[in-house]
Amino acid sequence: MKDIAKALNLSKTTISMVLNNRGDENNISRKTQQKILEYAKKHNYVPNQLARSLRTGKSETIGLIMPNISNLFYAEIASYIEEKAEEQGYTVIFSSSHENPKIEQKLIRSMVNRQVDGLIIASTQGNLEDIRLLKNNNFPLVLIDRHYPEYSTNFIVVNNYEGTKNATKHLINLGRRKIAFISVRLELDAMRQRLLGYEDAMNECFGNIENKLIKILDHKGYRKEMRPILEELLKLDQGLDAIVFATHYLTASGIGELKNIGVKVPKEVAIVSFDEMSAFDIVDPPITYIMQPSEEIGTLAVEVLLDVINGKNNKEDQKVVLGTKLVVRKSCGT
Amino acid sequence: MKDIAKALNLSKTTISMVLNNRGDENNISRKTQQKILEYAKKHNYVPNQLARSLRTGKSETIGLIMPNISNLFYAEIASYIEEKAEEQGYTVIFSSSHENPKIEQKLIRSMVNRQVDGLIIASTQGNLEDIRLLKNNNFPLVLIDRHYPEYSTNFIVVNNYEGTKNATKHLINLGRRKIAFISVRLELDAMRQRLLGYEDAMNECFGNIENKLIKILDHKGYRKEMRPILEELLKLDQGLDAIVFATHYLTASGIGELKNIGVKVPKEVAIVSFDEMSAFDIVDPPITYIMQPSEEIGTLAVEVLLDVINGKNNKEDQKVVLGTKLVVRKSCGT
DNA sequence: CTGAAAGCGCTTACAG
DNA sequence: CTGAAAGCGCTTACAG
Repeated sequence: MKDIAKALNLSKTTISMVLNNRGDENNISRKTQQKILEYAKKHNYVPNQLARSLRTGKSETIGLIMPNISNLFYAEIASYIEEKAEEQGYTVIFSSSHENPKIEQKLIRSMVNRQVDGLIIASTQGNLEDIRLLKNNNFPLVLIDRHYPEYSTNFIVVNNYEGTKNATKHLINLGRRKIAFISVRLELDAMRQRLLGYEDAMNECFGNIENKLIKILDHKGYRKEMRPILEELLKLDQGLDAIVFATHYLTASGIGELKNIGVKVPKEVAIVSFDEMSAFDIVDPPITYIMQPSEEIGTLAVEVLLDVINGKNNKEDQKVVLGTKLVVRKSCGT
Repeated sequence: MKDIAKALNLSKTTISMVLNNRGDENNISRKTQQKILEYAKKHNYVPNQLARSLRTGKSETIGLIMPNISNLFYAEIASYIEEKAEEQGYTVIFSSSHENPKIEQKLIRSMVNRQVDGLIIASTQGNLEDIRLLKNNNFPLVLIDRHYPEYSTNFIVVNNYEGTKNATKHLINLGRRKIAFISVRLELDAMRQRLLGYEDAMNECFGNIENKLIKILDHKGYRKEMRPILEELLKLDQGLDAIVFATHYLTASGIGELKNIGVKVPKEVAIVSFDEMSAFDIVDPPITYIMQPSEEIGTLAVEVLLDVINGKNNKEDQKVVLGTKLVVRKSCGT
């Protein structure tokens, strides 16, 4: 910029105005504008966004922290977030916390250092300390997928409770009675809600819950545990006739093992999965699943965040709970 | 920082040195250091990375541009890139080009504005202009997955040719004869290489290639085209007995349609896929596929890029061609 | 052992 | 219509 100013014998002020399309607004003569624009183009002038950000206090960057961007569900959300942000002139920086609160903490701080204008976090839910800090400093923040039920923030989540409740009732309506629920040991509110939805559905229909139908596997060791657990369930007195899996990778592992054991799906055991996997429609039978609206989550997260950044709606926290959709395929029988 | 200086009656210089762990190096008394560190912690001092970057000319940020981050293959690579970069103190900003060279161009420029220290790009291969511009300006750059064969840059790609060649030969060794190749119309060198590998394998074994066994579907319309194409192939005089799919989504679509048509895999038609999908191991039969080393691609890309950024190895372009691995499952028969 | 000063590349109130 | 000057928050050569 200095070079342009020198070369054209104008001040940096003028150059800056013109290059930011404020030429007319500031009554810079058309001729001067023309000259500047031409020169800039010819010399391949590229503005330094860093310097501008330092001056304006806006980086036009948002930070995204997720447990794992290589999980399809999060990858999709990330993709929508990036798309929407880009559309609004924002850039996204991202990192994965790998379900580790310490890493999450480190990432939050590093992104704040980098002066992101706001953060979108699918939290480990083990880092209330930093979330609180951010909020106390009025730092623009939207939680997605997971939120802290005991602490108010902006969030976009899904109605996990309704999701499994509807799915379980769907199975019951199709005549299934011994419905197991297989979940994973993660201290996430979402997981509690999914269990609760299942329990309430069972309770409402049968007046009780059989605890031996509920299995919680280890977050990492679930692959090994899957087969013995299934065999145990299959040995129950009246015979298992359906399973609700609390998340997609459990389903993937589960249907593999059911196949190995030789159980017919859905004839003997019907299956419903929370969450989708890209190939649930090519397995045989195709899997019935509870679909989460990843596009909506991503898009809304950006909208809410930008509203906060731009000073709209920042009195009350925006709490959005989106509905899920049961996508019925053959795996749940008829 | 100014505040700290004022409060402690020290200069910004001293503060800066201490906060960057250069206290000892600069002979700042231990007592002063202690005081500064304590004060900074107590007042929650957060350095402004933007200002530092502006001053040092290093943003410690790398830009990542991919066709589509919600594609599992790219999501995985992105995840490894982020991990490796984070490990080295770098942050990653990313965007998707959606196979559109114009968008790619826009993204490259926007990332350069943001002063990224380097770029990792899985290019649309329709934007040689900007790639050339970057290189002429000695801008640190690594291409991944796709490169411009006619133009030298750093790149990390996979040996697509060997991949399909080996896979095709594997099928031939298992006694298959009428092997079709189904690909997609994308002007990518990778796709040409995959076709070539198939053709050479066929040629070497049978002395000729049957063009009617090669089908190229539309990038967007492949779902619709799949069934008629398959039916056409199945009607061939001597009968189709195997298919090599050039990419994972074609495989997914293909096995769905084969099931609909009622073709038995692998008994009637054996299948091999280039690239993996998370559920290729839970479909029945599990799919044999050509595995790409996504971790290595991601990790190497960051390594090569950082070497260039740090002034090592920047005389010659690093050209890395990684091998693929054929993961044999039941879909290709025995 | 510590500080004053310059400067990274911008933007913006103010002046004329 | 255009410019001089201050300042965003840092780092770094230089001086003492």
